[in-house]
Amino acid sequence: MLSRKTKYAINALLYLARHEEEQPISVSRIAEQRRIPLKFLEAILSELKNARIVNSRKGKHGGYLLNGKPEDIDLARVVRLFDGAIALLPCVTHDYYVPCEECVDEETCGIRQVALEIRNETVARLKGATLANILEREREMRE
Amino acid sequence: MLSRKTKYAINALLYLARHEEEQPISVSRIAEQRRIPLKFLEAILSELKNARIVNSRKGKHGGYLLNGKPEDIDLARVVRLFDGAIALLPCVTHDYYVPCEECVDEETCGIRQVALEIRNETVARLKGATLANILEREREMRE
DNA sequence: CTAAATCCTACTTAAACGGTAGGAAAAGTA
DNA sequence: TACTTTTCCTACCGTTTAAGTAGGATTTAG
Repeated sequence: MLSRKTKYAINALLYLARHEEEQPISVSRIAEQRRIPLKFLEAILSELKNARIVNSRKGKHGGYLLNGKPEDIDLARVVRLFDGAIALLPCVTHDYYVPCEECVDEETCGIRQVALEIRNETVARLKGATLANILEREREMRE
Repeated sequence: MLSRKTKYAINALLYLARHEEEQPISVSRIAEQRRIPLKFLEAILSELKNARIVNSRKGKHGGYLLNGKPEDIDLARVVRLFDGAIALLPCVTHDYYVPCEECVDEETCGIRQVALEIRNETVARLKGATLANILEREREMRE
């Protein structure tokens, strides 16, 4: 399951994408519109900024902006940022190899292969799910 | 990520499947062989029994037995038992529909569709991963 | 009767989740 | 300069979950 934090982050990013021309948009506006606790959303956007997924502008009329086009920001990045690795097992993660501590004989571990296949498919789909792609789907659904 | 509990459960079940003809097998034997804390494994096997994935025999020479053939026990059941729903969002789970609390307009929620596709693929692969299937893969790998 | 096993209830300890509180710093505006 | 609106930063907090542990009751074979 995705954490609330991740879901809030995705919703905030979608809001920015939906109102691209009105950027920068303040945290309080997003918090109100999407019913996200203000202070929590502040922390979330701060993390998104550190990860260079959004930019910010301080002071009056400040707020947040997408760092890049909606078609270049995908859910795999967001999920990894907040929930960590996508894989079911640490030994099949993307970035860096970490063995399963409880694995007795990794050489011939049958569940590793299944986990790897699932990871590959999941990541591919999450990468395909860019902000632009999601908005497109929503537009199609409205008919 | 799968919890340790789930991984221990899978490993215990695979052990039973690998030594089918020696059943029933005691918790202490599995715990030793697979390096799982004894008391913890006791609790795990008890849950597996409640879920009718294994059977047990009490008293001396007692122990646990698979309830069914290795080709009929798949990882989807085990993962669901210990880690709960497989889906990324509560609103696309298998058994019973639960809305995302933070969802503002579910009707046209673009990430729901992605989550649903991922769930379907993941569940299909986990169902394909039966104990027999995993042992078969391991046998192939050993060459 | 005893040893070996499952079964059952309760407890613990640490980390993660989902926030909240309070204010400092920056920037535009009067 | 002063004020307001914003981001930014540090710290804290309550609840739940993960990963076990402890101790003993019950069952069964020999």
